[in-house]
Amino acid sequence: MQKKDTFDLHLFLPYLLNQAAEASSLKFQRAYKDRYGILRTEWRVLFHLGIYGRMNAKEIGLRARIHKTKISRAVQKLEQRRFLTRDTDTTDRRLEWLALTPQGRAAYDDLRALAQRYDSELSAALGPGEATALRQALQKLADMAG
Amino acid sequence: MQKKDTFDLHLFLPYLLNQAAEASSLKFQRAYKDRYGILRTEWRVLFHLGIYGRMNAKEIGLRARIHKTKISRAVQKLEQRRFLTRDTDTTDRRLEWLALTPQGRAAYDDLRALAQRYDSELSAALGPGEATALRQALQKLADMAG
DNA sequence: GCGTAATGGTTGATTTTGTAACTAACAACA
DNA sequence: TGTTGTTAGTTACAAAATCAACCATTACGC
Repeated sequence: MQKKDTFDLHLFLPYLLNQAAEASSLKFQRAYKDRYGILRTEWRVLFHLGIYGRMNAKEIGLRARIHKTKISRAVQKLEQRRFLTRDTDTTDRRLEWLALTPQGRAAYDDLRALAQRYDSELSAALGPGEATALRQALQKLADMAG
Repeated sequence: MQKKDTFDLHLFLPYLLNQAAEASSLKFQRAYKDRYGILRTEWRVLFHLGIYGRMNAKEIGLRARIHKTKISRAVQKLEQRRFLTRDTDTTDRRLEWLALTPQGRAAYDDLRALAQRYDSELSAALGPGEATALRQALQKLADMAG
């Protein structure tokens, strides 16, 4: 090391957020990958359908801030795995309603339970007040327009 | 929407962290992309060299938790853009010392100033105490092994 | 109605990433 | 030495993300 500099990269919020996000996602990522062979976008779609019930691709994209091509491909894969069914809307044939199959719901239930356990672990590691404050701060950041 | 569920995806830390990380990175991402045509790994390497001075790929990878293949490719691109030079160690010819060129340092200085401004914006939006608490919590999470 | 724009969703070409295998150089120890 | 194991970094190939162009359908203006 030759030159020094005062900027601390590890305090730069976008960087720090990314590091924390990656570290905290690792375990869960391994779980959905190993158990069901799915990717990040795929578990997100799965969860949206599990939580909110029947939705279309557009709605999921808006809620989760995922681009429509990613959703389209995730839906294809989840359909191949028989985790969801598609159903064209009768009055507007552009719309496709997505819903979980029993298999899809089973996978969701399993992963949701895991997510809840894992989230509790993380909260416990932080301490109760700190975890709540963290969530609030993160919500604020997430809601900011780019 | 048909079925309801009690799990709140938007409170699940790994998900929330990702959303916050992406939202908060958007502006900065556009800047380094538009101004210098570089990618995430590339600005990270640039910053590590700008902050810590001469380093090798291994050290950068350890500090930033980036896989060596990603570093290798980022270094190639930064070298093509004349942002850094490589220098094989004389006593251990496996090692390559990386250092910024004046061009690379100029780019770093520019982006660092931007990062600082942007970080201040984010901190201000959160409030002073909250920003500090957030950084501490994120550090804790980032330091956890997967 | 009819032409044009907008919408939901898909596809294709290109870029980027991930995984594993690889080279070259050094280390350890018989 | 010489064999074996490590280490720093690269490369090759497959998987995935990105971006633009693209259907089919519906909405809007006239």
